[in-house]
Amino acid sequence: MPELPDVEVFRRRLAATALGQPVRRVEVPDETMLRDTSRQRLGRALKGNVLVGTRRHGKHLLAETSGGGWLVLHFGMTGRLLHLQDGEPSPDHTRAVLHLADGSRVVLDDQRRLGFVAVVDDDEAYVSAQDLGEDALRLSYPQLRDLLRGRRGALKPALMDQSVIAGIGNVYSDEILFHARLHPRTSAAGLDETSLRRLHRQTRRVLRTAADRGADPERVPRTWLLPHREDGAACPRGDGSVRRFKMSGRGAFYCPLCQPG
DNA sequence: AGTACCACCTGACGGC
DNA sequence: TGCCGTCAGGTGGTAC
Repeated sequence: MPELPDVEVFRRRLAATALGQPVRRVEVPDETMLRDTSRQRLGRALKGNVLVGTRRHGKHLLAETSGGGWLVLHFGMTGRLLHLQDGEPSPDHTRAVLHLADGSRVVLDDQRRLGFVAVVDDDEAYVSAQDLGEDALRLSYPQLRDLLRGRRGALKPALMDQSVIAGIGNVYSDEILFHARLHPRTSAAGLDETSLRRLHRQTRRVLRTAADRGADPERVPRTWLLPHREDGAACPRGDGSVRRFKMSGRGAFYCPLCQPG
């Protein structure tokens, strides 16, 4: 689930509900969710402080605290960030909870525990250390063009490589390629300018639109691939049918008629 | 450099 | 009902 649009939804939720409020208490029932961070460090960074700002880089969500540190959240494959009112029950796989002064709380739920929580001193240093490429929504056309020209392999794995572009995962790489009418195996370096322009434009449009619709497969346009990710499903845009195949070990979906190659 | 495969972890689902 | 393989939207390591 959590690719750039999902994480952007979480960021907006965190910003809308938690900024400016003192954090009363922090719970992390499962310490293995903490990355390079002790419970004590997490508590020191948050308790009694307020979150003063949020930012997102790719699939990483960061929140600055009034103490000067940064809270980092990553959502793995099954993570989500919820805001619950006092009295609302926490979900089954709650991994971290920030109790806020108004009685509400921010909850990280993550069934498979592939996400993590961390505290770092500096956001820029963190992003650099993670070897993340430019965020997919801040990537200019010349940046995208130059990145892809320097690649040897196929387009889909290039889009998903977080050190090249940060934020695109398996589902949205398929969605972007569908709208850009490019086959997932298209050579990244071999694109002409028309295709590159289309790819850049569709990358921005798909990710922004998805985030604005809550990254909810039920709410994206019916003409998108996302609600039709099933081998043999009718292409939502033409006479073709959706095909599934394995690429870099994961299921890739595309329409052979819309995306020749 | 790119790719294939495995591991991490937990669960859902289908076949027998 | 139980067992087994397969699959799942992320990432990181290893081996070609």
